[in-house]
Amino acid sequence: MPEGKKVSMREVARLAKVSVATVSMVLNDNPRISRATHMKVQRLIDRLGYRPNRLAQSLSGRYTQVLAVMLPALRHAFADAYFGELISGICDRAGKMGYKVMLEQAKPEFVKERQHIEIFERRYVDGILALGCNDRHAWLKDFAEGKYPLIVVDNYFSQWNLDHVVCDYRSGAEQVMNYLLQLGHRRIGFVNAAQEIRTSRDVWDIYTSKLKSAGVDPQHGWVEDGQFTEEGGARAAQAILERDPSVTALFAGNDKMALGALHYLNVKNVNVPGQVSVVGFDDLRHAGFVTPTLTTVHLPLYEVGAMACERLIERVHGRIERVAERLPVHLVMRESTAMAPTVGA
Amino acid sequence: MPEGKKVSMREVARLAKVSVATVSMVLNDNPRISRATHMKVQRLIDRLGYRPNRLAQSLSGRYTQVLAVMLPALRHAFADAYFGELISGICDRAGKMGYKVMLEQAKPEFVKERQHIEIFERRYVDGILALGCNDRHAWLKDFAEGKYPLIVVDNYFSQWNLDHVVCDYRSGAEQVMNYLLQLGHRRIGFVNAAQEIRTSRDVWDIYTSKLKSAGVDPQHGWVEDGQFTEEGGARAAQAILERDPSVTALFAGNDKMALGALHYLNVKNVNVPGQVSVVGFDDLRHAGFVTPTLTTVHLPLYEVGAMACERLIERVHGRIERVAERLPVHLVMRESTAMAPTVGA
DNA sequence: ATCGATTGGTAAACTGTTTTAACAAGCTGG
DNA sequence: CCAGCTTGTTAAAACAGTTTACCAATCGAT
Repeated sequence: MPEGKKVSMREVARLAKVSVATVSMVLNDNPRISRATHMKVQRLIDRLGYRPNRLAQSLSGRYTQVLAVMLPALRHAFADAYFGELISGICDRAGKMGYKVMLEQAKPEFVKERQHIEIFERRYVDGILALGCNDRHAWLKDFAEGKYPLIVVDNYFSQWNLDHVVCDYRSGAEQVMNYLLQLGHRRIGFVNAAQEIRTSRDVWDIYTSKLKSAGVDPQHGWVEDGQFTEEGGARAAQAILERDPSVTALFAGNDKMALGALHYLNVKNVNVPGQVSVVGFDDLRHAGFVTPTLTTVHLPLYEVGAMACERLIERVHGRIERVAERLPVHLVMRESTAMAPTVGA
Repeated sequence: MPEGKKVSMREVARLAKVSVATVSMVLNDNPRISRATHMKVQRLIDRLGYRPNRLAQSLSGRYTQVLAVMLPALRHAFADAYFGELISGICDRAGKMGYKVMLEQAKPEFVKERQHIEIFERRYVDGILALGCNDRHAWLKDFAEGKYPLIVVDNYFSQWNLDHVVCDYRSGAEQVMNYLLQLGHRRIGFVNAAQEIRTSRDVWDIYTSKLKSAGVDPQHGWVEDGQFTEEGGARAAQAILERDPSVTALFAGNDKMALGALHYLNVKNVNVPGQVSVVGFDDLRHAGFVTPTLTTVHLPLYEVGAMACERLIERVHGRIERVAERLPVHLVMRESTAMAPTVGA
């Protein structure tokens, strides 16, 4: 069936005794083609196993049918379940909508060479999904004018006018704080994440305001940066508890830091949740497979990725309205949290 | 500096008062162009901010400068640190060599529609890196003839003649078994992974033969499938220990299953490594952040990905010899292993 | 002075599509 | 009976480069 040499549209046209324009129109289901001709050509296409060259298609057409996923320049960025969930959602949705997905990393030289613009100018892609971005990523402002479509995934910016699809971090933080306060915790530590990320600042914000509205004066010493990593989370837990051993709960900005904290407490023989409760943020797959299992906020990352992808494709095809979606999150109560130990017990 | 409208090669040629052929040759550093002309044209290119359209370049040239990474059709396939490490290595190396990376998933419909061939015929990519493949992936045999370049990453096949870059799983398994035997373990359980993966069979093979050469008769009940997941690992550990409570060590085919097993043992208050030692395989990032930290085999997955990528590009550019690389691995001793408890103690 | 080689450059063909304007044939209405 | 409208098809232009064959000018050697 499939011919030895690759067959082109000209070849199909020649054998079908029609023009290439006709073959092209058959391929694109143009209604100007008669039923009979359509059938004849289609049959030949199937028999020859003809597949249109998409380089030529994109060259003459308006779209490349390719999207870029831009990841931060962290070493081993892909080996991260957080990004993995987002990318899963993106790829699945893109595939369903006939799009291909290309991977890029926003390394310093990438941005310096203005490759984030170049991939549009050279027609590699139709749009960008920006993952893991923060306030220091100044290259994002090149997309504020809207010349090239870009959607910020799971973060947002007030300084630049950018499309975004994001989880409702504020609501998640509220749920955590309400829950901890309800369990009687008052001296709550906070393992902070990068301050240049807007959603992280939102969470800190809620942490502080919720404490205050519960009549607690948030101590400086209760907060420590954990750099988003297990190591950082462990160190932060140590720092907080050494500064104030009376802290009864730790709220971490993401699961990895929470797991690091958990590990540190286990090593130090601090009972979780008996002496200290721990809460994470993300609900990574293995948060349910540590001891004790981790109470955390479930983020619909797969859905965030999928929706961002869909909105981006809409933008590519002419959507005018800004994209600004916020997806609901919910607290998952597991074993790492319990009533605060009674004072003096 | 950058013009409002996009500038083409013709435009550059017109302004430089040379032919497009000359501009093309300047761009490709063709030595037929004189120093003076080269300078003149290059300066204009820089001033205009001209960037060649790579669709046109690929259309007339031989290469697309794009590689596909083919992932298995697991739900949330990307949210896996194992694949993440491989992809990190691939992307970094591809970027350095001027290649872009495209993501694909080998879902049933993808293969049924022969899209794995179509991405070549339609000129989406120059080559494929196949991750997470197994004996049931019959589509791989379409690449045995070598018409389109494909490299199997971290697995290999004897039934099909395919290029591959793989970790030395046999050596890793030997190191584990030697170590466990040396610690005095004899009743060693094995949390198996998919039997359709050649490297997994290799590990099982070594497990059995090493036991035998130590004079131990491998019991049927000591082996249980863990499906590569935490849940599966936990269930497998339970099954093995319920069948034979005298087992003193568990060897898992990957870290996720080992962590599942560890979790199960923690929950059951079985002391690790006091009563049961646990060994994994992969050395994922967070294997060092569980309690106790996991003894495991470190696989150079980042390097495997990078090397596979490099070899694939060589193949694309005409390399004739088969690719069959095997990278060394080593045991990382942490806290989850110890001397076997003395009998009757 | 003339032949042959070398150097630097160009016109034109080629890659494989989409799209537009034009056009022939058939049909309808006045 | 013919102007005007559909309907179906096509030639040709456009997309934006690379590559090849050829050509003019210069140079060295006889």
